[in-house]
Amino acid sequence: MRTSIKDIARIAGVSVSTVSFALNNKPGVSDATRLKIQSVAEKLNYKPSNIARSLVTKKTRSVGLIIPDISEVFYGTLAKIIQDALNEDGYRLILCNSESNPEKEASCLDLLTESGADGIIMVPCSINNAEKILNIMLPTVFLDSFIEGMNVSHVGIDNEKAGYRVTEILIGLGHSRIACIAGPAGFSSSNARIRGYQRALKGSRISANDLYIKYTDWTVEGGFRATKELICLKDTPTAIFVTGDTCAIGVFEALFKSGLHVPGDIAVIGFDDMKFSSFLKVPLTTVRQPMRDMGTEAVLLLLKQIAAGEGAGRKETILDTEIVIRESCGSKNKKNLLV
Amino acid sequence: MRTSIKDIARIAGVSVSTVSFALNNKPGVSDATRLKIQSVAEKLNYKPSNIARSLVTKKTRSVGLIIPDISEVFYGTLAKIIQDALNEDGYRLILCNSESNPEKEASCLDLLTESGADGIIMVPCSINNAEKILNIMLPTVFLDSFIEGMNVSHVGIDNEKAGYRVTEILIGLGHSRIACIAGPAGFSSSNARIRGYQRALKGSRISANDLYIKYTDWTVEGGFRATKELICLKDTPTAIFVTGDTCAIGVFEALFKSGLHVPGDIAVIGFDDMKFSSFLKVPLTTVRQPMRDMGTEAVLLLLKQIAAGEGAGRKETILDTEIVIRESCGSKNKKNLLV
DNA sequence: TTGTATGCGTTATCAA
DNA sequence: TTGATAACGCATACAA
Repeated sequence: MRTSIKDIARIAGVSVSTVSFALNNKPGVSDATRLKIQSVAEKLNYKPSNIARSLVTKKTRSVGLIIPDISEVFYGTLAKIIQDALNEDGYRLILCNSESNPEKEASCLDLLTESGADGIIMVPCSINNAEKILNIMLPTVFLDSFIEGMNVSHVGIDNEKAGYRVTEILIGLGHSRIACIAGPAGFSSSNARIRGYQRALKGSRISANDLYIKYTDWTVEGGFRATKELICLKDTPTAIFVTGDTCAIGVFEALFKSGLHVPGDIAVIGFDDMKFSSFLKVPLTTVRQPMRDMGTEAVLLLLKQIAAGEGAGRKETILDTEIVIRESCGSKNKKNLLV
Repeated sequence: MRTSIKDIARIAGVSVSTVSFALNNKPGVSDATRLKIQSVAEKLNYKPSNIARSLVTKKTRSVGLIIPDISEVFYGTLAKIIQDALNEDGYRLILCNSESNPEKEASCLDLLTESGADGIIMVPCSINNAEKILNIMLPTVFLDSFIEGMNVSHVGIDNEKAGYRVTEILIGLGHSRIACIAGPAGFSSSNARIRGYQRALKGSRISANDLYIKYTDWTVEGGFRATKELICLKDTPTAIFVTGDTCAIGVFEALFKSGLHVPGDIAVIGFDDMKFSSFLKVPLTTVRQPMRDMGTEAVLLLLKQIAAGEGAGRKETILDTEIVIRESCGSKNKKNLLV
């Protein structure tokens, strides 16, 4: 049996409500009894039950985080930042992996509502669960990706613009056969990057080639497979825009295995700027996302919504990115570009 | 107001206990009423409250995971594996980062007990909280590292042997000035690797040099700093054993910045075999840990303990590792070695 | 300043 | 096969 406030009340010779008041530092308890109660609680090694507390307060001080895959560095880093911000305010983190699968995403949503999460931060992997998200009536913030048209707060970057700028750089370096390896089709962030890529091509009157766009799962293996296919094309691309640095590792692997050199034979630009990106065999040019700001802002927004109850309006935060020029794109211009 | 079994009972015209029985698929309810209750529940979009359920059952079906830092690939990968295994059995994951800080580790422990976790899987970062771990009386499994002498289950690898074999390889390649970049001093896994390293030196009658052992925080930055210091030594080492691949990235950076070549000037062997390890500028020779087995075994052990209550005995599982030979150690022998 | 009583949503015991 | 009712540990409105 764990010790409860009842035990403390009995031993301290007071009522349970007094114990409750004293332990929660509420006014209306004499210093003498408060001290006594505290010492008894200490002695009994009392730990309040959040379960019981939540049942009456309707608040669990926990928030759910739904991401595709915690083992991917990008999401892991985001999770750590969110975790830290949350803990600072005394909130717990319940972790869920959607695996970029709408049905699993739905399960995550169910799990979180049943657990009584006070709010949800999620990277939506599809638009399938829009209705469910509305139905569960929980404060929610979309991170990185979002679902268009929904009245839900959202923090991210201008993916379209970033995709546009990356492609412009490649075009500026003389490339016209530019491929794009994107993430799963359900992510708005990935789709926006593709749109930017297409707009840049159009702007330079380069005819788009559908075969140059590959959808993967943002993993090393995915990048490897997509690149293998690109290499087999009749008009092999001379440049690849990969929308994730982890994925770019696989791109490199496929390229090197085929005896192709980067950037000599094929230029590569990634996305995210992970810790390893500058240490790959060829240092990777990439788009740096302000991950810390993204995470903390998402938490800020969510906690505000939780505090405000129904009354909190939707808010959208779009943060700036920066293109980090390294060797993989073949540019001699080492100056980074703000997007 | 969320809908409760009371609402269902009222609308279906039955008692709450019948609703509870029906919804939990317990025997003793006629098919007719069960169906009726289920349809009402469906219509009201009923989701059970795990909070209330937990208050009476004393089980939350959630387990806490305490790791140093979820943004480190090694722990992120472990977390994902654990999460999957847990979800398969209907358990939730509450994530905690200790940041290799004993005090934060203590906070994590407190947080988890207050949240009512049914059990804990943890990578202990120190021996400071041994007593606390005992006191909270929760089923616990140590993963990767453990605290010696404690009656707590543990799954990991033979770190001492791995450190020994790595050092032996380096010695076999002709090195005698071998440095070791270890993790924080609180991790038993890291310390065992150092012991193995020292034993191998001793076995070959190479005098140990204390200056050759560096403790870091297992990050890129940590590896960078440690290597910088090693390079400045009078007798610069000709080989470095880094006890983590992420850390090895920083080692490479420091080496390259100083104009040193790997493995020509300095041989490097890492630990973990992360996804990026074969894609670094110089493919990294490293010790592969059976991470999937480690994670699933930890979950298996924990759930068994949770099911068994007090009666479950301590169990220790030591899994096999493999040394993956790549270019960074300068060996022409590409055959991997089972440790 | 302190105590009594009630309820949160569920399970479980016992009676009908 | 079903229904009252107590209990879980806590917070809180109200009474003393």
